[in-house]
Amino acid sequence: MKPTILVVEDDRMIRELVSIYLEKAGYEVIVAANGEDAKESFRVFQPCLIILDLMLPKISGEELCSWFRSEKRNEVSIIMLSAKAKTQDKIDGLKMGADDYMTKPFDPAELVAHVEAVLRRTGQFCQKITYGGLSIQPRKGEVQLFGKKLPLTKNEFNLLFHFMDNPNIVLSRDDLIYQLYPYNDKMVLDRTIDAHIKNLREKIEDEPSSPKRILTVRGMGYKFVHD
Amino acid sequence: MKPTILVVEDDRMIRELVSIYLEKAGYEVIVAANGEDAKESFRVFQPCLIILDLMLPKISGEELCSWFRSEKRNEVSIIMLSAKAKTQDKIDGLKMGADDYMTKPFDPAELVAHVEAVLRRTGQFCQKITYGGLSIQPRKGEVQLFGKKLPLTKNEFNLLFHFMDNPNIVLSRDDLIYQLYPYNDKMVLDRTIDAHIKNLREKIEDEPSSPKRILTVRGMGYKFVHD
DNA sequence: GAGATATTCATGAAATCTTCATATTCCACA
DNA sequence: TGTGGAATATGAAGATTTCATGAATATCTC
Repeated sequence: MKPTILVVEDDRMIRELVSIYLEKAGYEVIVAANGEDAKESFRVFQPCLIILDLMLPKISGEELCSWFRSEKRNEVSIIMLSAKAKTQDKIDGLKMGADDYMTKPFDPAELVAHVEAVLRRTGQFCQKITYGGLSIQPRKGEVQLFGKKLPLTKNEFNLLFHFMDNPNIVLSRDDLIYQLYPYNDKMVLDRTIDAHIKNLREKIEDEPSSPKRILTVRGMGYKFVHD
Repeated sequence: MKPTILVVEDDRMIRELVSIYLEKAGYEVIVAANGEDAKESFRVFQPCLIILDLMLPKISGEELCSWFRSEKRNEVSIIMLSAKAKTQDKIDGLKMGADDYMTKPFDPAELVAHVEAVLRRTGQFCQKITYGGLSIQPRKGEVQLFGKKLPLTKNEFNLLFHFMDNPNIVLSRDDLIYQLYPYNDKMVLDRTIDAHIKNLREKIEDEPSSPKRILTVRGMGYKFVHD
C-alpha cells in the first residue's frame, strides 16, 4: 500500500511533471487543478501529504492550507509550492502550517527528496514503522517480526500501533483504553489493558532472548521502548 | 519547558547569530563547534532538534548525521545547514535522514520558521526541564542526571517534577501532599513527605560532591534550588 | 452455535508507600 | 558558649498498592 499524495496545481505541465516523478518514486498520486477539486479529493482519498501551489484560481493556496489544517486535519503534511521566493513569503507559508516550502522553479527530484523527508517524520500512518525488526503497516493491518507475519487481534494491533507511534512515551491505561474505545462507549477496567498487554507481549517478545519492547512503568502505565 | 536545540557549527559568528534568534524564539539552545562536542552534548542534553552544519573540522556533518540517526533513530529532528546549494547536495542531505536542508547564506528568521515547522510535528514529545545536568521529561517518565537515567518511583517522580516546575520556590508539605494526592483521598502525615524527600535526595544527589538540590526550609517546607 | 476474541476475576509476588522509633540538626535564649 | 526543645533526617518494619498471570465468563463474528 503506497502513501497517497495530493498534488494541487493549476499549471498542467508542472502538475504532470510532479505526478510522474512521484509515481516513479512509488507514491499513489491524485491531482487537482483548483481548490474545489482539492477539497473533494482530500475528502475522498485522504492523502497523507499535499503538494500545494499557492497561486490558484478562485480559492487561494493559503485559504486551502488553512482549510486543510482546520478541524482534525492536522495529520496531513503540506509542502507549499510558490514562485514567491522572498524570505518573508517563506516564513508566512511555514507559519501558516506548511511542513515545507519550495520555490519555483524547482527540480522535481529535489521535491521528491523533500516529500520523503517529510513523510519519514509524519507519514507514519501511511507507511511502515519499524523498530528493531518489529514493523507495523497500519493501512495493511499487518505486523511483522523479522519478516515473519504476526497474527494480532484488533485490540492488540491498535495497542501496538499506538505504542509504536509514540515510542519511549509513557502511555497511561486511560490513554490506552481511549485508543481502543475512542467513543467512550464502554467501561472497561484497567486490568483489561493488562490482559491485552500480556497477550501482545507474548506475541512480540516470543523468545526468551528477544528484547523487552513494552516496559511497565509502575504507577503510570506502559512504554514502548527501543534502543 | 522549552524544547532544546543543539546547534552544531564551527563558525562562531553564525553559531551565535543562530543561538540568539533561537533563544529569542523561546528555545533552550546548546552549541557545539565540532563533532566530538556535538556527540557529547547530544548524549547529555538530549535535544529534540539539531541544526547541523555540514562543513565541520574532523568529523563531517554527514558522518554526524548518520551517527545521530543510528543513536536514536527517529527521535531527533535534523536541519542541515550548508553552503552547497546544488540540487544533488540537497537531495543527498535529505536522503541521509535530514528533516530539512537550508543553504547558506540564510536568513535566521527563516531558519526559526523552519525550526517551528519541524517541531510542530515532533516537538510535543521532547518537553523537558533541565537544571544543572538534572533533566526531567514528563512524557517519557524519565529523569536523567548528566545523561544517566535515574529510576524514580511514581511519588519521587511527581515530587521532582513539581519541584523543577517551581524552582527556587518554597513548597510546603501540604502542597506536596496535594501534588501526590490531588483527590484528597488520603490522609498522610508530613513525615511521609520527609521520607520521600530523603529517598529522592539519595537519587539525585548521589555523590558527596554533588550539589544540594533540595533545601530544607525549616518550618516551611522544601525548596528546589539552582544557580 | 462454535470458535475467536474480549473482559473480568482471583491470586500471589514484588515494588512501593507509610509509619514509627530513634537520631540528628537547628535555632532561640540564657 | 552551652542547652533544651522543636523540626527534620534516617533506617527499618509493616501495610498497601500495583502488576502479571491463568482461568473463568462474556461477547462478538461468522
